[in-house]
Amino acid sequence: MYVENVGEFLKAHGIKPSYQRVKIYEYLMGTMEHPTVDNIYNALSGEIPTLSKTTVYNTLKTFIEKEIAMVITIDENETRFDADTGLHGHFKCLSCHRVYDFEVDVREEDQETLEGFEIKEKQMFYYGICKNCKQGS
Amino acid sequence: MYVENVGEFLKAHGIKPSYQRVKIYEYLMGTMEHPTVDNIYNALSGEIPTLSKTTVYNTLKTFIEKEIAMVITIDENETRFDADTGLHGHFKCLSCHRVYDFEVDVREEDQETLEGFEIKEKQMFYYGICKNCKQGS
DNA sequence: GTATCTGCAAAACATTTGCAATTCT
DNA sequence: AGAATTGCAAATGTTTTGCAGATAC
Repeated sequence: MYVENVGEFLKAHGIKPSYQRVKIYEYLMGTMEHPTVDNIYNALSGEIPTLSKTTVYNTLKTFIEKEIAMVITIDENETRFDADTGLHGHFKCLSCHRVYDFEVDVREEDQETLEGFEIKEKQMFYYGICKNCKQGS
Repeated sequence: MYVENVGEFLKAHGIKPSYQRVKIYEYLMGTMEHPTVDNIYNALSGEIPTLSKTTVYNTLKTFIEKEIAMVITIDENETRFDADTGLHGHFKCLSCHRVYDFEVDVREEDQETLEGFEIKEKQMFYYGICKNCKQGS
């Protein structure tokens, strides 16, 4: 999903479009890197010299509450974020540590064990070696 | 998988079966709770009064290197562990916070996007409300 | 007796909180 | 001016590291 006017988009989701919030959302939407708080802070602190990490934390928390971003816990030591909240999987390369998106077949299958459970969200994490790293070696 | 003799099992995987390691593995294997380091420490420090969290951390790290346990990053704030390293999914109840296992159909499907990628591990995390909590409400 | 393992204390990191200053309308 | 937002500094919580003492073979 491509959002042309981030300010309007935030408003439409009940978030006041402050300068910082707009910039953070634009960055999150425009990158494929599933950045950490630190990544976002470093990427934007040149452009917004007064930016603080607290604001990045606050802003991401707001985005998640309003469901325009999601947390990706693919690694124990780093919390990553994604502006794409639709169903898709994530692949983490154990060599270059990049995180790739992949399509997921939405077939409802397998979980007999979950009879009577209400599923609200699904996350799919794969780990391995990516195409680039395999060719390089 | 049920292990009768944990000492032998650890040896077979290249781990010296110290008292602490045996107890920690027995606990991990015997619980369905996918415990955190804190859970394990609290559960065993009665029985092993001198136990330290450092030892729990060290031991789990060893188990993971030797692939007799795995990390479950289903929640950002707590690293959980599981002695079952086979393919299965985890469901986290957003109400009672319990983590349930579920069977996964091993059908190889969907990931055209991952052509040329080598997949070494898969994790599947579902979030929602469990049967118990639905009935209770 | 030498290697390894354990566990304390301190260090390192990530995240949260309290609060004062700033910004927006 | 009033309400919300930002950002600093301190607090919290978790995991790692350094090292000395204990344990095992």
